[in-house]
Amino acid sequence: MHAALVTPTTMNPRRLLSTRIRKSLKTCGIEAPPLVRTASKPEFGDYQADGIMAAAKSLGKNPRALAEQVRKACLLQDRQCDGVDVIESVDVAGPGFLNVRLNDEFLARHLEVDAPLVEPTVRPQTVVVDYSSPNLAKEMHVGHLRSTIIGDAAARILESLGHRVIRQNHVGDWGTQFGMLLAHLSETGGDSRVLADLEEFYRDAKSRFDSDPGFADASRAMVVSLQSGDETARARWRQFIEVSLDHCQALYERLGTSLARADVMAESAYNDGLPDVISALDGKGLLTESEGAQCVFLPELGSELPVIVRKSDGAFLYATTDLAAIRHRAGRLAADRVLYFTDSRQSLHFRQVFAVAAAAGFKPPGTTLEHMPFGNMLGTDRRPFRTREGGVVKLTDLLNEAEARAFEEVSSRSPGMGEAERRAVARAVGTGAVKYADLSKNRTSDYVFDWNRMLAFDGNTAPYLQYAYARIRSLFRRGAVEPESLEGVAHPEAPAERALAVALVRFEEVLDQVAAEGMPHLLCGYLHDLATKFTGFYEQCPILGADTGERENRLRFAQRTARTLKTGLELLGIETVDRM
RNA sequence: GCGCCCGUAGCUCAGUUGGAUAGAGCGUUGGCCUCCGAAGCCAAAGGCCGUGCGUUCGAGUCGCACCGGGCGCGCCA
Repeated sequence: MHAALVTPTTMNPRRLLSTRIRKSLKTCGIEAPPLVRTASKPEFGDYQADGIMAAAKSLGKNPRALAEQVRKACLLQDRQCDGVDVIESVDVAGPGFLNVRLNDEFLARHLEVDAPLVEPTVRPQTVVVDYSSPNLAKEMHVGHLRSTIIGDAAARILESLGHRVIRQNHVGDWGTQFGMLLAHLSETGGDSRVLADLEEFYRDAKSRFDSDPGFADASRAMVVSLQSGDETARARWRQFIEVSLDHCQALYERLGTSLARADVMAESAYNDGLPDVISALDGKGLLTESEGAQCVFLPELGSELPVIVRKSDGAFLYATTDLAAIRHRAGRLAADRVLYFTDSRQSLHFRQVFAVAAAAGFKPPGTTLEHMPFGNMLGTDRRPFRTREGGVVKLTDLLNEAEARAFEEVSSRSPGMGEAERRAVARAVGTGAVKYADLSKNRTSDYVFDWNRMLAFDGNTAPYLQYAYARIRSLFRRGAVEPESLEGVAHPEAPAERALAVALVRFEEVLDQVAAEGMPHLLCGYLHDLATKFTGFYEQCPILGADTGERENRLRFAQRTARTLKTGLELLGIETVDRM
């Protein structure tokens, strides 16, 4: 690992120990994963390796004896990294655990106040992240929150690790429902002002479509005009899309997501490539006609389950568009990974599309297509989430409410603060709370939407992290210390300092895991743990009143923590404030 | 009918890929502001990890069956 020698600033302790113990196992003639993880209890040390027992089992050896052997090999190895010992001690425990305690000098070495928190990877990849992707026919509601902010966090984290990220907002701007909307827009005179409330506009169009056969016919005719490139239909369509995209963009900015208009790659953008997808599939001999439709049947998908790529009336479908998108992403965009953040209902769809893409050679074997599904939002009754009226909660309304509550809160807590600042704080705290409530949950499971929980400011929430950060800023203000004036390393002395140090050096390790699995809730859990460790340190170790040397050292811990919290929250798309 | 996901404290959720005595937050009960910010801290109570078999040194995690919930399965996206 030469990179580690050149830049001793950041690191992934788990990976480092994993490499070492794997090597030790090899010395004992064993090829097995060491399964290193953080210690399940602080008494055990900082990290533990659980892989020895499994290895012993498959070899018919005594696990404790083998663990002892590996321990010795581990201690015989060159134990240094960047000129200091990595490991303080390795112990065999229980049926064959290996407990590792990191060396304090090593910890300090990686806790330089002003050093970068993350080191760019030596193997950067091109990663396409497909997220948000709302349907432009409707206004964005709470259901769009998950894809948008989980995908955004994943994109930022991948970037922070040095990967090349290409955001793709695969908005739905094509399909039969647009005929209905455009027909309605024509009849109301084509004045954009009627689009001020997209939700209402959609409802009106829908009810007319359902009740008025003449209007329904006009809608279908509109689809035909649109798809055949009729100029006036196109102009209306563009007008509608424009208004809808502006609405989305305004919300993205309010949410603090990094999506830009340039990241929009709408479904319609793939229209011209669709016939070619069909002929390519045909060329590979993958097409089968079934009940008038063009289908692909693959054994790995269950031979009787078709992937329909062209309807019997000649029109293309969702699957066709996604296949065209894969060609574009794997080809022109040269993606190594393509990540799809969509809800789990589309799992089968993606399994099918990915399988067809692989069979058709639409992507090189090295390119991975990964669906990162998330569960649905349920109401407190465990049924799919709806308002009392049976509708959806608009994202705008949720954020308005969050900011209003946060404004009230900050006004009562900090009455002396000017109104402009209170507004800014309310914005950071309110939207932060909403985003964190969503981000902190494992994305794969369904989750319950609850106003009060989503707008909570106590406990494991964004405001808790923001508060910890603001307290550190306050510390520096009160002590009249410029954070930039600090230099050197934070050296753990007191137990609370050491616990904080071990948490601090894990930052990159957590980011690596989030990047691999697309699970930002791991970062939330980490930041909460870090803030808790900091609070413990803050309670137990007086900072400003300490003697010069100790004071400097503790300020370094505080500063390093502030930077980690701020960076971590930024990666989640959550703002920090200097006071609140 | 077939398939996918899920059932963990009163509530909302973690649980690092099979490891040690299952953890947080909210809520409840009790304590802490002459002390660097109480959006905080400390402590207590709270569990047959849906149920039952099985796999093995070891199961919340893996397999099978059942119960309960969500979702998906040929021309919507």
